[in-house]
Amino acid sequence: MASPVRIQSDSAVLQPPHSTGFTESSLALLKREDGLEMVEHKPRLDGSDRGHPGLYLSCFDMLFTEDAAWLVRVSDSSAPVGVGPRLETCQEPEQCPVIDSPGLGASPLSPTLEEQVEERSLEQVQSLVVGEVLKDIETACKLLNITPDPMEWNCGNVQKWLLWTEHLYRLPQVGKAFQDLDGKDLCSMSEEDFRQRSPQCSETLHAHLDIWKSAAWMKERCSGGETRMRGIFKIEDSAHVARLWGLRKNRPAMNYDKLSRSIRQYYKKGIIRKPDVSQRLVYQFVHPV
DNA sequence: AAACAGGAAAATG
DNA sequence: CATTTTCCTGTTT
Repeated sequence: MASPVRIQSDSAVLQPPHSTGFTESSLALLKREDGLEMVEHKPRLDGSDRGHPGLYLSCFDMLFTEDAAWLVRVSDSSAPVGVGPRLETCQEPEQCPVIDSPGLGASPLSPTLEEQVEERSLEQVQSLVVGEVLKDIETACKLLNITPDPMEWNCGNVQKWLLWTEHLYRLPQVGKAFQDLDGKDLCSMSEEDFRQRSPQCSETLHAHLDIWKSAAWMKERCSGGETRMRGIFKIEDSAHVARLWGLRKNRPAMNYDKLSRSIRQYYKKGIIRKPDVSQRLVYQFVHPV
């Protein structure tokens, strides 16, 4: 039997948008890789679908669980060789446009082209950079045995961090100037305060502390809220998906043309969009800000 | 030839 | 009433 939908993300957890029939579950449920189970879910309801054969048991099950709490997990190993992660990960940062923070000085090249490329790549670059930064911080923390949040540091931790940063960026050693400060003190210091203690590398140190502070802030925000997800998915068999969709909505005349029109209706509402690199039959759930 | 994009209007709950 | 389906015209892949 064919596989109607292929999920391209590694995992997804999402609340169904209220009163929206077309939830991620509605699609996710439809896909299963040939030999391997790709989608599993934990239904909280009574299954009245015992008669169906294995493959679409879960599908039909999910078809009637719209309002129930649900969870979709897709195992990593089942990611298709073809498309998959390439859609979400930019492996060639060299190719991305340079995005300088405050110090601009950008050259006035062809604006339209540059804007286009920039817009398309901004998101990827952003997540790439954030990911790298978080990774670096994590390794540093492991190595130094300190917490990622500077606010929690004691004086010893502060010294460790200073030493590490100095080493990493070949700065002169200024640890003594910050000897009796703990993390809280350090975080409350302005750049001017830094300069007073250490004229040489105050800028760099303060900037790096800022990065750590933002990372900790971000981490708290993200983990406190709902988990991030993308749910990029590809409809493998449009006719089949449409048939199932019609089945679920009691609309025997449903076809992909009409189903896709419904999907397009969600563009406006910011629920679904086409991925950055548009591909036929590939859609993407908009990750909540 | 199929997928895509939306406008418009009917149907649906 | 908002949402979804139906039907449509035209464009893109």
